[in-house]
Amino acid sequence: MSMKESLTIGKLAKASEVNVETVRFYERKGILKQPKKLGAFRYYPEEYITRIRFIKRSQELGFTLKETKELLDLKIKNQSKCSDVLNKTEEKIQEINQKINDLKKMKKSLEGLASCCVDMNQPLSDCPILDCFIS
Amino acid sequence: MSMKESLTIGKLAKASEVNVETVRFYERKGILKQPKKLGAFRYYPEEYITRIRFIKRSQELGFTLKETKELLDLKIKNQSKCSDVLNKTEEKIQEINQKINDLKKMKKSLEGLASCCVDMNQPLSDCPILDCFIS
DNA sequence: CTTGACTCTGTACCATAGTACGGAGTGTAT
DNA sequence: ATACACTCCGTACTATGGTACAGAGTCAAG
Repeated sequence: MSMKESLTIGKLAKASEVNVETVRFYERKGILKQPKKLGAFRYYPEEYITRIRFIKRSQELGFTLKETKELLDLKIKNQSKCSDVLNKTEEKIQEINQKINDLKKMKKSLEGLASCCVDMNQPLSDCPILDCFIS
Repeated sequence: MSMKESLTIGKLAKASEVNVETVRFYERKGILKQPKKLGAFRYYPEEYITRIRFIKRSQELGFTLKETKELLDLKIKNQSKCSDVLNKTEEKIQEINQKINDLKKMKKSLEGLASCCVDMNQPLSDCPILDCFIS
């Protein structure tokens, strides 16, 4: 029962550069909807390749699968506005700014720690660096 | 059998501001070593409060529990050198720099996405933002 | 000496993002 | 028509950092 423009799960997975199990996992999570089945097997239209790429791209951009699902759900509800997606995007930019700031603070603290160390060959028992960790 | 300077697990947890289960979890993971038991109960010297604070502080600084364990293990082996800890600290600083760079890239991409959106009230079907996601 | 609070062990569970696998069924190429 | 690759479903397992709970045991105060 092969069809033009229809992919078995294995072909889809390969084309999308993910694991077969990952496709089924996304389906279970409601991130990809189950396609029509011919008999027992799933047959996917080619646009599913794009959808999986969307998911992967979204993850690279720092969205969780749950957030990605929200974006895809927005896309499906056609009463959604462009601004809904824009809002989520801007929320995510704020989150990223926050993460960058936290990391910069961590870095400063670690640099402070490093400067606690005055003599590299001191035995650790006399090295202040671990004590600096705590205070 | 109460002892001076000895804490039951509940007292230790409270003083360290963690959950009792968390103390036992750390013990199972080998991050805290099991203290002497008097009978069936664990009795902790007060320095365990400092150790748990060390673990928490280390997590705040972006170290995983596994890495924290490595730091504590260094501290225990007294042939370790101050420079061993310094090396780990500097490795971690490099990791943080990498993370910051990745986040900055993400942010740039997201800002690019946001600029795809020209008309806020366009229905999503005509909005280019989600398509921008993919390409 | 009893009661109530605490602790013991072991196991199961939470989220996140998948991966792995057993055993059965299916599809297709030769 | 049979072999081999693929797919099915359900479940268990990975890592990370814990949390929750059952049922038994223990400790200390009144």
